[in-house]
Amino acid sequence: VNRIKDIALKANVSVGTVDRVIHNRAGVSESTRERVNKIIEESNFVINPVASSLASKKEYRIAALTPTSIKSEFWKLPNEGIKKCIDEYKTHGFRLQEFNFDKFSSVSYVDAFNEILKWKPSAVIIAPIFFNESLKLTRELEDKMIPYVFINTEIKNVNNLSFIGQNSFDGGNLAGKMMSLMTRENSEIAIIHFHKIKDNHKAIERRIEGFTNYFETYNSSCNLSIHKIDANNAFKELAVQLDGFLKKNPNTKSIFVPSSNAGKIAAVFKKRKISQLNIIGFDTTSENISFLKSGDIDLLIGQQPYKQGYDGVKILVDFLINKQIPKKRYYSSIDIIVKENVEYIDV
Amino acid sequence: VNRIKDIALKANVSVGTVDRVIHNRAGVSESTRERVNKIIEESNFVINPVASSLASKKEYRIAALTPTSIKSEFWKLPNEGIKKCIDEYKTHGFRLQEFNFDKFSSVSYVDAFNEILKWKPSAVIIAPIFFNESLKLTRELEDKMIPYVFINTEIKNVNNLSFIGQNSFDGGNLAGKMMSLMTRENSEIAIIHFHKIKDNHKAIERRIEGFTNYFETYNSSCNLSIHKIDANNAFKELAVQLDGFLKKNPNTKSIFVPSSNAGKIAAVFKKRKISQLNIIGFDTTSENISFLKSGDIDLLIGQQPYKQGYDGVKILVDFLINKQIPKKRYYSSIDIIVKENVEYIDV
DNA sequence: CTGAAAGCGCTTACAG
DNA sequence: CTGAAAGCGCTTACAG
Repeated sequence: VNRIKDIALKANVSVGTVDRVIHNRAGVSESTRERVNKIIEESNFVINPVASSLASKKEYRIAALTPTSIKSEFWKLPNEGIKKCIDEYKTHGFRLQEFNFDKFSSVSYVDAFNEILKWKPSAVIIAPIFFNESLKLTRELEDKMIPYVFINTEIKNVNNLSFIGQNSFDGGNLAGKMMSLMTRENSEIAIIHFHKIKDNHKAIERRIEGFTNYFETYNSSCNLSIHKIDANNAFKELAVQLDGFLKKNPNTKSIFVPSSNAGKIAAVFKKRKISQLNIIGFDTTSENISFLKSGDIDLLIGQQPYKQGYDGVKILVDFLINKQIPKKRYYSSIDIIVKENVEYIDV
Repeated sequence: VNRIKDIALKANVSVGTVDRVIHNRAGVSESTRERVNKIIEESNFVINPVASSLASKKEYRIAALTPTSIKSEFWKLPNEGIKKCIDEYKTHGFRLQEFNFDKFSSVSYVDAFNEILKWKPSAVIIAPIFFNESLKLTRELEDKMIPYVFINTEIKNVNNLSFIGQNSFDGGNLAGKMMSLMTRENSEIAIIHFHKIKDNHKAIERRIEGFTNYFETYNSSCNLSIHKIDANNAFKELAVQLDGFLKKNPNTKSIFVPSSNAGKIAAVFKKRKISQLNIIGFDTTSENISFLKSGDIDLLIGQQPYKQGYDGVKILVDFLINKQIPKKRYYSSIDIIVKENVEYIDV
């Protein structure tokens, strides 16, 4: 047996005092604090978190700042992961408030952030899609001593507690490897980049760098070219652009889409009955998955977005309850997803 | 507020009675049982598991029957996953006893199983490597009403609570796809099968079927052949066999190893300075990983063995604590692992 | 600075 | 068949 009571007995103090020492609360003389701490260590005492949560009326208010899944289906899974983890720890006093923004509008991001500050959270989990805005707003969290973690997108040189997401360069590099396996020598490979969509710009640039790097490193005979598509992802607009692209680049054999929009492109090609192109894209949106299954997309790189949300909250839980200091960065896995294993992937 | 107390108040009974109803204990008249149940439903009451575990002195004794990691490194990860999950639920009364056996000895399996029966577990998690022995022994668990789950290896038509593991056929099929991407047309592809190692025989057969199926389905021009190697995996014995194999099959371009022994084979070829062969194998043993990194193995199919152990125990936890009925089968993901993403894989 | 007591939401004998 | 009371290992006012 090793309860607070046992420690108290050994130290000749009351359980209240032991509790104060354990939680570093004020009002204990230095001498007894030391004595109690020594006994705690010697006895290898660890607090019973179950009893602790039950007795404590503490509430942990977690705010989540993520894009709404309505405008961007990708975000459904991280949001679900966040909710699931909070749900598992609700008996420990965890409450979630979601603050969703439109990932195409930095204004909505700033608005949501300000709502969070008003709500006075204990900690926040953020998808910091907008770089400059985030720099300013995270500083306010720091002033108020509110810990925050980033998921999916990393901003460096700020005091986030942790980051969970993919290494974009290595994601692109892996896509490059898979592309080189799928494409013959001396092929034309096009990288199609929607440059009107500004969110997550850095990650996409890094994916392109990684992709290009693979072909350079292995001295490939393939010819890579970047094509900036001046369209959002509406079918009609996109079709016009892609028709133009194909006319100018009739020898294209393979297409790399460094964003989650591969499905949009596949839809156009399918309509045009063009099926001999190899397409590699990112992320398991339902559209991407369905084109992967039909064979119109050949391969997707996955990043387990559900897990990013779940793990982001879990890091906060462990930090708030057990004072566990997380690593500064946890990399998500870089999954290779093809028709043959898509039924089994982790989300 | 929605506590047992509140239900008791509404039903005009004591909390003790509500407790009896919740847990389906005897000693409640049918009429009050019905009344209380109705109020529980109407109030959407769910028990507080934290308070429940604290008050209850119940112990859940979990026995794990898995191969010792000493003789088979693969099993280190499942065993760690099992331990981790138990550790997370120790404050809920979970205790683990490991019963390890030598995966090359069915006798040690039966012995360990008998030890388990003596230990009187609440539930058991089993890697049922030996088919016939398992049939008989699981029946004894059923007689004693002890629930059990299988991990990694499935035995069908018995009353296991659940199974967590990979679909072997689809694992082999995926390996076939990746092989066909890596190998030129009209190549000789060898399937190397250690037929002296009898454990997990069925899974390996199914992987070979899946692999072969891929090439048949796509009408490949490659020529597949199965080579039964009459050796255990000791380097010297294996080298003799492989030398003979290469002499007889000098045009072999690619090798598929449907077991976790790809590294053993790669070691021989490396020694012989043969480096132009494509090798695809299974599982992320440290040997396999190191040859993957050095380029002597080209690709591995992973099955997240740590997660198999962890999830297997988690299923028992949810079943014993929350009476949650699991699915009969949970398929592990089928991961494609290459040099470029090996740093990021889930274990 | 320290202790005694009540309470968190359950479960478990025990009494009737 | 049912209830009252003690207790699980903590935390939280409150009193001194």
